[in-house]
Amino acid sequence: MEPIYICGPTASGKSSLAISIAREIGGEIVNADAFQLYRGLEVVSAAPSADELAQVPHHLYGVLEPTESADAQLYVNLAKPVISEIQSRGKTPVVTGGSGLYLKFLTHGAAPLPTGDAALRAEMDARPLEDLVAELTALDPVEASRTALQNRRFVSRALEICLLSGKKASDLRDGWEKQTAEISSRLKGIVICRTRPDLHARIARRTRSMLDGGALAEVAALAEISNNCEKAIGFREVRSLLSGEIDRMTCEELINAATRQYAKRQETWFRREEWLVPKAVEDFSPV
RNA sequence: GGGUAGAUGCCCGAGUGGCUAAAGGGGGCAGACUGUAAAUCUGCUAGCGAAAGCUUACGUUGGUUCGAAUCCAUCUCUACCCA
Repeated sequence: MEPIYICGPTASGKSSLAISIAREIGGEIVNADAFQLYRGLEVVSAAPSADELAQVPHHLYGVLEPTESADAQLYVNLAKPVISEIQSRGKTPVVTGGSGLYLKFLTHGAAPLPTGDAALRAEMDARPLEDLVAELTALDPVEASRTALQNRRFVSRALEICLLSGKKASDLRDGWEKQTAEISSRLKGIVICRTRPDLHARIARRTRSMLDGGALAEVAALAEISNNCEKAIGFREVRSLLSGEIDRMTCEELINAATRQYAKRQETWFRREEWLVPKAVEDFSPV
């Protein structure tokens, strides 16, 4: 059974759709959400509820400690065996999530690049951007010319590849994209589409229930553990709420705005995945 | 009732005679993105227009001026202070 991919922006109703599909076809759900991989982040990351988890087998939820760092390749390493295992039992993996890059790695593979190095990154973070740009330009002018040089992340990753591999990032990254069309033609998946007003209303509702439903306690518990989860939408905002910097209403508004912006980026990403079949939400029963 | 400060684009906010369709930020919209991705970055954001440009805009109404968001008067509203 080839996997089915259920994508869509945050709060679009992926989880419940995935559950109903999985029940229908005897499938099992595989997480494709970068933050739902983490244990202890269930509320903030809007992971499936205990009730939902009980309805159909779920995989790769809460499998990482908050202190562990992850990346797209690590995700693939986790997901591949799980998917094969499900298939070996004659079931269909229903891969569900909104992390576009992670999904892309899973479906289309990765270029042969070195894994990021925390120490090197810390070192680069301390240097001015112009510095990094200059070094990248010196080591690999081709890569520099096709990198958004205002984007510190992109510049330091390109430089990191050069430094860790001793080769040119441009050479290593070349050749990867050539077979995507062929791969895409074999993939089966949908992207959930909702109107903006609808999606925004759902986001607002979810933020409220998140804050009412244990987000404060969750963040309070995590605050001392690690910085790795700081990037999760809601984490920083709730922490500010806990410390009294902002009030509940402001917190809610900040989370809503950040979530809306994230959802917009997801829509942009999935729009480019031509193999995903857009499905207007009316095609499915609501949550 | 008296006094003071203020009213700027979707929101906050700068601007005290022409260089102002109006800084900056937020929000919104669009985009980029193969190992930090719920991250990071880019562009646009009064209306019409391909553009030149035209029109409408800085609480109200009127005035001064070649020219006003900027000066004067009036009124309305808001905040604070004194009664």
